[in-house]
Parts: sequence; structure tokens; C-alpha cells
Amino acid sequence: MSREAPEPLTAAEWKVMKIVWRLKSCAARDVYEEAGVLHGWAPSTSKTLLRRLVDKSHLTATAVGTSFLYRPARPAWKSLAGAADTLMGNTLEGLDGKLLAYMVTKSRLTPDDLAQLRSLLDQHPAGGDGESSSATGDPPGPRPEVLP
Amino acid sequence: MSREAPEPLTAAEWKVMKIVWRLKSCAARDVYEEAGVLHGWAPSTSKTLLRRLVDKSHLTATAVGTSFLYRPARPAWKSLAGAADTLMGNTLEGLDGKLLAYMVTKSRLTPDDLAQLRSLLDQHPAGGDGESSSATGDPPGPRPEVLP
DNA sequence: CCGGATCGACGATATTTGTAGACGGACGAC
DNA sequence: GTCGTCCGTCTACAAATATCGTCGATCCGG
Repeated sequence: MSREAPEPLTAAEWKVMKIVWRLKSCAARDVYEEAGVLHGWAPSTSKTLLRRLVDKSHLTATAVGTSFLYRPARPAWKSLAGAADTLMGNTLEGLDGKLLAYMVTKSRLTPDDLAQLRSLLDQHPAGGDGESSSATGDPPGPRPEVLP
Repeated sequence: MSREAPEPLTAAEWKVMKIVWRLKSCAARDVYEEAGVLHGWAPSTSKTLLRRLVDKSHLTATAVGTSFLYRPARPAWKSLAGAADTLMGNTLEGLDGKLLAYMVTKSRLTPDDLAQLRSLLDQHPAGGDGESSSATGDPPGPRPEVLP
């Protein structure tokens, strides 16, 4: 079980990921056209980013004819989770609540989301460890990374 | 009204911020001693970071005698909020829920936090814009940054 | 079979980060 | 008054990023 420490993405890389996520699976072309419109990038820029992302194994590339089919190497939420971990790692102890609160007011949540969150709050360990399998059938929770 | 777009901090900078936040207000020395122990940095490293943070106006430095007193230029949660915005900006539409859920399970929340979150969920606009002043007396919410 | 459009791989450059040593001035010990 | 100390500023420099242009291999239309 090689736990791929997901190398943190850079801002530019996130933008590419976001495009790929949306398309689920796509050719380089799809990406750089989108990126061109969205960020004004030259095709080469997207191509480079794409390659770097494959290097960092955040994307997989399967050869199809002369070109590649790119697709996320892991579910989007998992990458996001990594970023979230980082964010919370930067957070001063005791500010998590405020942070969450802020994010809740900022995000657009579906009734489903709301329900799930409520449920999570209810079963939130008031000091113990939460060993609750999640309600949506996600894979078991990622391991907390304790940065040395 | 110059809306200081809070330039995003880098990993190393966050580490410094975290130290300063904890100490509330401190001399360079306090920081680099802490950072030395915590991250094995040479004093110069901390000094540089400190300076860059002042440049980016995430810290203020008030002269005291021969040296400076550093302190956060804005409440910690606000900087965090900026980071949160970025994170959510990278998020694919519709994943906010998952993300929040993940973070909730990951964070250690006080009963107070739980209560506040619940209340926020209840008043969460089911599609409108959230113009609810927060329940803890925070300053008005920062403006959402729509990246071009 | 030829020419043009593409594709992915590389190489190139400018800027930003991470990390740190060296320098000139203020300050307290002697 | 002189010396070593500590401070903040400057300069340095390698690695990582952001952004591109170009190049050889390929594939499609004619």
C-alpha cells in the first residue's frame, strides 16, 4: 500500500485539474481550449501543466491513437481533501470552528449536503475519535497527515 | 477603499504566521527561536519571511526601541478565510458539500462550534445569497473574490 | 505519396520561493 | 570609550513555478 503523499498542487495546476474534473476524461486539446478561453493560456502552457500533473500522478494518461486521454488519478474530493488538510494544518488550534463557519456561509449547499452535514455534526465526537462510516458510501477516511 | 487583495501566503509564510498568531505580538527573536526549534530554520530565514510578510502586509511591525514588534495585520481567521476562499475556488461546483463534510469529520470542534454550525446550517440560504451577519460578532464577511 | 494540421516532448526564460550568510548601526557591559 | 551583541536590511542562490516557442513523429485529405 504505497501511500502516495499527494504532492501539493500549485494554483495553475488546480485550474487544470478543475477542467479535467469537469470533463471527467479528455484530450489535451479539450483542456487547452478551455484553458485558453478561461485563463488566456497558450496551448503549450496547458500541455506543460498536464504533463506535470501526470508526473505528480494527479492525472493518468492513457494512450489513444496518437494522443492521450487524460483523467483524474483519484476522485476530485480526495485531492480537495488533501488541500483541506493543508489548510487546517495552517490553522491555529481552536480556529477550526470559525473556519468551518465561514466556509459554510460561503458555500452553496444542496439540501442533501445540509442533511449530511447536520448528521455529521450530531455524531461528531465530543472529544473521542470518529469511527463513523460516512453516509454516502465514500471510501474510508484518508489518514491524517501529521507533517513533521 | 483599497481592498487589499490579501496576497496568498506560501507554505513557509504560513508557518511564520502561525507562530506570530500564537504569540499575538512578538519580537523577531521570539519568532526565529520558535521557528528554529519547530522547523530547524536559521534565524535569517525567519527574518526574511517576517519581512516578506510585512511587505505583503499580513503583519505589521511597530518600532520599539531598536527593534520591531510584529503582530498580525488582521485577525487570523480572516487570513484563513482567504485561504478557504482559494480552496473553494479550486473546488468543482457541487463538491462543497463533500469538502465541508470531510473537514467537519477531521476537525476538533467545541460544543460551541457545533452549536454555531448547526445554526448556520439552519439559516443557510437554499439558493439565495448569504447575507447573514455571523453569530459571533465577527466583522462583516469578506467579499467573495471572483477571479477573472 | 505530399502537405498541412496536430500531438506530445523538450528546451528556454522570467519570477517566486526557500534558505541563509554578510553588513552597518544601536546598545549595554566594562 | 571600546567591544561584542543583537537587530533589521541587503544580497545570494538554488529549486520550483508560470508561460511559451519549437521540433520530430503522425495522421488525414487529396
